[in-house]
Amino acid sequence: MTIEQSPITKRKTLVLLLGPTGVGKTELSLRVAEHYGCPIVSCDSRQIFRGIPIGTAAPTADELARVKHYFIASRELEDDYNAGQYERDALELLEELFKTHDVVVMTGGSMLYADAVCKGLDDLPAVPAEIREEVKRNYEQGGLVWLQSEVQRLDPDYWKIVDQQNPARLMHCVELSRTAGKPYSSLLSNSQCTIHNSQCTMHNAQLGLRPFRIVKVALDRPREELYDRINRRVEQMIADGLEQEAKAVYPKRHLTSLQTVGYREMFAYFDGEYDLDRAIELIQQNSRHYAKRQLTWFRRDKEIHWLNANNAYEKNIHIIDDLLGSCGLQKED
RNA sequence: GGUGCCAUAGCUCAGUUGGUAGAGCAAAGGACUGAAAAUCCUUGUGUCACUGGUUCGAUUCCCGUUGGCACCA
Repeated sequence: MTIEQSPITKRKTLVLLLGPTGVGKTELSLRVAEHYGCPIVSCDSRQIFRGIPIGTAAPTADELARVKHYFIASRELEDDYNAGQYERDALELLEELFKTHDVVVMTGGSMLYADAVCKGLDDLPAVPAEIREEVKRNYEQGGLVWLQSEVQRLDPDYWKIVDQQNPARLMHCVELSRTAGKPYSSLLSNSQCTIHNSQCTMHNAQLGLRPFRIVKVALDRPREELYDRINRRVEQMIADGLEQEAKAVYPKRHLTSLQTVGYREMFAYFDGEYDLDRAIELIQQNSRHYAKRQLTWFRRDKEIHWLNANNAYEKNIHIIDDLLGSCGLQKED
């Protein structure tokens, strides 16, 4: 990556603001960005798509007018987008932004995207559509049993460490092993050491993986409160026209970009699988499940400084200020 | 008012021919290297409504009470 050779110094700082869906990241990120006079880089795998702002709780026009945002509605639903692409796009953008800013705020809840920016993913070849479809067809015919035996055959090392019940993982391994002509695990720099394992994290920090500092903060609030906010936000989405928005993209419902909470449930409702009330209930429930998964991921990341979402904005901004200050002092010597 | 049915996990229910109980959903915890708002794994103790009786032993049988439902007046 060209950014490695760039003249950006370690004094450039990325403030990464994480947190579960519905916790209140958007408003805090705006305040923090206004405080530092910097833009916001979104780290959200769904808000990046055009056409689905309501269901993805993307920043509103007013919010977008307050602070310059990147990666909001910047891709088409049809675009094949993923964490690897995001890593490249984000690093390129940050290199540019750091030319004119000492601090940049990145915010969002897409855990893998955030880790891709902080620690990097291994370079993997793009899987040709033919291989993807062939593997999919084989899986549909042979089921999980076929997938399992195929992984054992193609990549016995990976088989030892994968989640053997997880078709998505197994399929990915088969696709990449076939594409590369060698075991998937051989493409990984450290297959024993998962991407955000705490030891690796330390290692990466010492190596100075990125040419800028990263200060990670995450917002949290009592679970009951979080769930209540999520439930109410879904009601608000409906009031704001989620149904019409979902109807508009319904013809594209098979796209990966629309495998998203809020849309899948609406599509099933359109198909007559259940009524609107049930769809709303399921959207709320699946959003809660998503928030829980995000928290599980963030909890394991020991670099994260946790902020209470009930604090006054000034207080949280002050805490972030202190974090930048103390990190800066350490880096000075 | 009378008769019948029901009362078991947060919810919907199953079950124990009397030896203190189990499913689905909800919920909780976890995993995660290009679909990640995806995908997957693990976890079920609850005064078996309350009171009394029969019994070695009752959530299970019997009396009564309370609450709910249905039908008859």
